[in-house]
Amino acid sequence: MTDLAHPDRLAKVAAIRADGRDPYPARGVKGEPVAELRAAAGSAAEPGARVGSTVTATGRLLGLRDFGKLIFAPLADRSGRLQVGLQKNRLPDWWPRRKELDGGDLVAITGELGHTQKGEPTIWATSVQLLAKAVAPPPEKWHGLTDKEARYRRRYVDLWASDGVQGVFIKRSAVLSGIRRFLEDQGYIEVETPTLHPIVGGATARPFVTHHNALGSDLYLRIAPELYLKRLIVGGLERVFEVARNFRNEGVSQRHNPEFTMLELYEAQADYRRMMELCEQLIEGLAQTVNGGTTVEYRGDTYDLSAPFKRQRYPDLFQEHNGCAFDDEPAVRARATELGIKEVDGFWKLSNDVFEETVEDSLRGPIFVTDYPVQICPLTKTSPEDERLAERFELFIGGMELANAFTELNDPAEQERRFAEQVALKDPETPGEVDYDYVQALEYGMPPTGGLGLGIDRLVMVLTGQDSIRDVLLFPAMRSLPGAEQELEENEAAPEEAVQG
RNA sequence: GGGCGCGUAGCUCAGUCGGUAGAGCAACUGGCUUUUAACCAGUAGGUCCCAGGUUCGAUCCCUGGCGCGCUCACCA
Repeated sequence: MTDLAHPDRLAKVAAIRADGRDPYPARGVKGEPVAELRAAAGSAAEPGARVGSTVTATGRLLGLRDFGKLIFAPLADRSGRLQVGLQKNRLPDWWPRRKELDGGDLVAITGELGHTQKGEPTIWATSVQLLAKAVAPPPEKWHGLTDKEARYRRRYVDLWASDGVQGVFIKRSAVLSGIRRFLEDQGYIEVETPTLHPIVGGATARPFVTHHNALGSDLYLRIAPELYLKRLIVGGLERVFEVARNFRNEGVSQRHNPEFTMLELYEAQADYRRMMELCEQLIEGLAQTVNGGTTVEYRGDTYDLSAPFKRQRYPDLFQEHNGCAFDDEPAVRARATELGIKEVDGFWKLSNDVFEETVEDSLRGPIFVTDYPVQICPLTKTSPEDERLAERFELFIGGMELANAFTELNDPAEQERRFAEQVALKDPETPGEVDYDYVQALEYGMPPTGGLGLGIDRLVMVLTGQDSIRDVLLFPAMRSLPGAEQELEENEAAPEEAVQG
């Protein structure tokens, strides 16, 4: 047991066992959601149809208010809360054991649906059944858990002790099912591609490295599913999507977690314009489904997520905010010096750094920034109208990048050349070798294709009004505590004993 | 990784200008059959994050470490 287990509560567990009863029975009890029971109770002035009938509910007792021969307690389940009233004269057999019950315990309550004198809907219990004893005490009833570290580390408490937390994750689930419904209606199929990659690719990011013992080779946790999904387009699946967990070995922040979820989709015979329409329709539809409207509050500002979103070209935005063209090298270099931006990976990266510094924060959105410099788009088709530009767009809301999409580069020779350029940079965030298998896939012919990547965590942040990505992740990345680290080392010391799949 | 801040009872927080600590809630005992942060009386509960240093004495001051938050950098 950990030191959170309370001696008094442990003593109650022992007493229940000594009495021949089970504090952790194997079988649950079927109850009705308390929100439905609350609705069925109506109000004291206008009692619902089921007032006076016998009902059963299960859930967690959040606190006990003991009046001697009457105890009130809120019972919480996933649907909400409903008060239960425990009275001596309705529970003559159970009453002597009432001290066995503590706040936080999981119970099944059967009783008569009714109201109190103050009109609170209440189950007047005729049966109390312990389903699982809580030996760790619940958090303080009024403040709850406010310490963010405790909330993230003990999400299993936060979820029922903090208002609104369950709601965020229920909405997140609605976002995912909404995405699946929307795309399946459009003829897409959901696929799963490898998470362990022999070659890093599909994005610019530092990977996590791991090792496969039997194969005797290092593998990388995927930073993006992109190259595998486009292989499927070569394979003729035509419309595919994956809800992909990606891993990037970079810093954590309010907007970054080392593992995050991205929707990636690819559609044959489509281009980036079609992807823009798909993207805005998807987001508008999700806002309607999840929030019942397209207006959202995020970081103190109001955003209208109804389609169509605003569109502005990258070259125009660059010119507007910097007074020079993005490819006017002397002027851009002068501007970079003025802003204190240093060159790391050549002029085009520098130019884009200037763009990000001067433009991105002002993009409240929702806005599509379109037509990026081709040099910073290694997987994107060059614009037929302007060879300096690539058919790519990014979606911004509240200064935050939510989506990235383009008309996919399908010329194998050009793809090989651009891969080689990336490898030549020898940057820890660019691929270390050319993915020839992917080039070969393109050699078989990939149809004209549009692709879209949408950050699910960030989208959920916008749709639920959460400022930090940690608040839309059930278990955000945290440093391991000293004790946990020790356990990890002990486990690693005996790998042969690891459980086999 | 850098900067700033925080770490005291199960939870939310006071406090000690350096003399080993308090409140409310939770728990326990007693009272109370209509509360909803119930109330009243009492009891118990702490390596004051860790390790060094200064000091007669450190929870407090200093140094280092650990953890978290915010922020900057990198990225989505």
